Amino acid sequence: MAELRSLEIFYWTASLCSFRKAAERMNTSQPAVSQRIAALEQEFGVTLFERRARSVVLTAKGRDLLTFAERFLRLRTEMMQAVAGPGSVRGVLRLGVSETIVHTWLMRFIARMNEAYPGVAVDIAVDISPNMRDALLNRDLDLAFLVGPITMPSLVNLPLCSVSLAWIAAPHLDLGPGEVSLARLLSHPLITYPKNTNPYVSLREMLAQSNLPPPRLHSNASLSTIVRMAREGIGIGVIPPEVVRQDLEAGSLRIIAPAPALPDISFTATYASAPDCGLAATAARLAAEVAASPEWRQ
Amino acid sequence: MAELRSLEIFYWTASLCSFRKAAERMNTSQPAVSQRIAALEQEFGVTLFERRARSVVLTAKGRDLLTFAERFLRLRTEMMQAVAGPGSVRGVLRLGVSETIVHTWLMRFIARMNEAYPGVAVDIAVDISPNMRDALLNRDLDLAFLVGPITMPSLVNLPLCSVSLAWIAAPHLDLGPGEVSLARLLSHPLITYPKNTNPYVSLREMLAQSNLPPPRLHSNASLSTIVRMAREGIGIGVIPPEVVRQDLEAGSLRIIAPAPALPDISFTATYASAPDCGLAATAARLAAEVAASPEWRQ
DNA sequence: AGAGGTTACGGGCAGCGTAAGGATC
DNA sequence: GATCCTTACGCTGCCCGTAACCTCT
Repeated sequence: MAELRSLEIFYWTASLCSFRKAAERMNTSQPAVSQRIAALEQEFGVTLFERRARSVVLTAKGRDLLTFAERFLRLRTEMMQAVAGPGSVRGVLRLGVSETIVHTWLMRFIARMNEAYPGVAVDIAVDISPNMRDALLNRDLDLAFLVGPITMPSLVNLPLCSVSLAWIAAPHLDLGPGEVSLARLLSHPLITYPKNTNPYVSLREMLAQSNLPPPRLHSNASLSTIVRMAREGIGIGVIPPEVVRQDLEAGSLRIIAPAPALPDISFTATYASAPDCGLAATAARLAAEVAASPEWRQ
Repeated sequence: MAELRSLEIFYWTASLCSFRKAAERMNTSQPAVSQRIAALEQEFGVTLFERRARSVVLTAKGRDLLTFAERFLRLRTEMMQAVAGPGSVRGVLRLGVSETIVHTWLMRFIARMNEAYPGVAVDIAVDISPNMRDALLNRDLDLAFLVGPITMPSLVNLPLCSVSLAWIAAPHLDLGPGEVSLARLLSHPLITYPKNTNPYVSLREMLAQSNLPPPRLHSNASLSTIVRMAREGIGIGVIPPEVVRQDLEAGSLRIIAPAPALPDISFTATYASAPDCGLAATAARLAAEVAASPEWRQ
C-alpha cells in the first residue's frame, strides 16, 4: 500500500512532467512508470495527472500528493543518514568538476570518498562552470565543484576554496628585466580557460581597460594542454599557480612576478536541494573538508 | 530500498517486543517478520534487535530507526487522509462499544460509516468500559466508545454524549402514591450494569450513603436482559432512559419520577495515538458527529 | 518440553522489459 | 510520421507460508 518506490517514481514524473524522462531517471522502462502511476491512482481513487498531448500535468490531487512524496523522500534521506552505517550507502554520484579542481585536490576527495563510502560510485564529468550550472538545473548532475556560488533558490552552495590567477611561463621565456608590465606580457600569446568562463572574462576585461592592442588570446578547454603549451614556451598561461605546483617546484614553469594582479576565483560545491540529495549533501561536506585542508596547496 | 511495509513490521516488532506478536498483528507468518527485519539490518548495516531468550529488545540504532518508522507511518496516515478519496479507504476497524451505545446510536454510526467508507469493515465487540480500556492499551482494539475520558498520554479522547441514569420500571409495578423515596424503591430488586462499571459503582455509593439495609442489587452484563427483567416486573432497572425510548413511548416501561437523582454518564470515543490511527481518528470524529445529533434521543 | 527465533524450500504473484497499439500534433 | 502514453504478454525474482531446526529456560 503506497510503496516508497512508487512515490519516488511519481515524484520524478511530476518533476519532469514526463513518464519517459522519469523512467530514464529511475533506470526503468516507461511502461513500468505508467503502471506505477496507474496503481497509485487506483489506490487513492483519484486522477493524479492530466494526460495532455505533449506532456502530463499534475491535477490538484496530484499536487497534494507531490508534497507528501517530497516529504517521504526527504524523510528517507534523513533516515539513511541517521541510522545507516556509511559503509552501507550505495549508489551513483554524478559529479561535475571544474578542471582546476581536477588538478588540485580532486584525487584527495575521491580517495576520501572511496574510503568513507565504498559502496558509492562517482561518475565524474569535467566541464566548465556554466555548463555544469545547466546540468545541475536539468538534474543531469547531482553535485558540481564549480566557480560559484550560483544564487538560486533550488541550489545549495557550500564554499570550497579560492585560488589566485597568475601569469605562468616557461623559465626561458624572455620578458626583460624588472617589473613586467602588461604591455610586455602581451608580446607573447596568452593562454587561458575557454570563453564563458570566469577567468577568461576577467582577463578579457582587464585587457580591455588597458587600451592596449588586442592580444593574442588562446582559450583552451584542456587545462593540461594549457600547461603543456606554457611549458614549451608557446605563450603565457593565465591559470592558478596551484594547478602547476609540481612544475613550479621542478623549475619547469615559473610565476611571472611582480606583474599585474588578477582576481581570485572561488569555488563552491553546488547541488540541487532535492528530496533525494542526501548523497550529494554528504559528498559536498566531505569536499569542503578536503578543500579546506592546506595539504594540496603544498 | 527500505520499503514501507518493512518499516511497519519493524514498528510493530519494536512495539510488541516480539517477532511472533508482530506477525499476528500484521497478518503474516513469523518467518516473514524475521526475514524483513534481517533485510532491514542488512540494508542499514546495523543490528536493530538484541535477540534475548524470552523477548527481543531494541539496540540504540534500533531506537533511532523506530522514531523514523513512526514518522513514516504517521506521514502515510496523513497522506491517506489528505489525498485518498473516502471510498478508497480499506481496512478493518476493531471497535469496542459500551452496550448503552449499542442501544442508542450505534446503528446510526454504523450506517454512516458504511456509506462514507464502504471499504471499511467494522469488527464490533461489546464489553464494559474497564475491559475496553485494557484492550485499547494492548492494541486489541483500535477504537472504543466507552465511559470516559481515560486520561493517559497514549490515548486520545473525543467527547461523544452524556446520558442520565433513571429508575425504570414496568407500569404496573406498585410503588405507592406521591414522591418515591429511596427506601420505597428498595422494596424491589434493583437491576443495573455489571460490577466494575461506572453506573454500578455510582449506585452502590449512593446506597451506602443512605444507611438503608443492603438492597437486592442484580448486575447483569446484558442490557437487553436488564430491560426485559424490568419490563416483566422482576425489578427496577437503573439504566439510561435513552436505551428504552421505545418502551417508554409504548408504555411498556416508565420512568419513576420524582425520585432520587443519579449522576449522568458521559461517553468518549477513545483510541491509541499510534502512528497508524488514521481510521480510528476518522471514525471517532464521525461518531462524535452522530452522537451530537439529537435524533437518537427522539 | 515448550516458547520463540532462524533456516530451508517450494509455490504464487507482483513487477519488469519487450513489443505492439492508439492518440495527438 | 513523430512523440508519448497505454495495453498485452511472457518471464524473472521476491516474498510468503510450511516445516524442520536451534536455543534457552
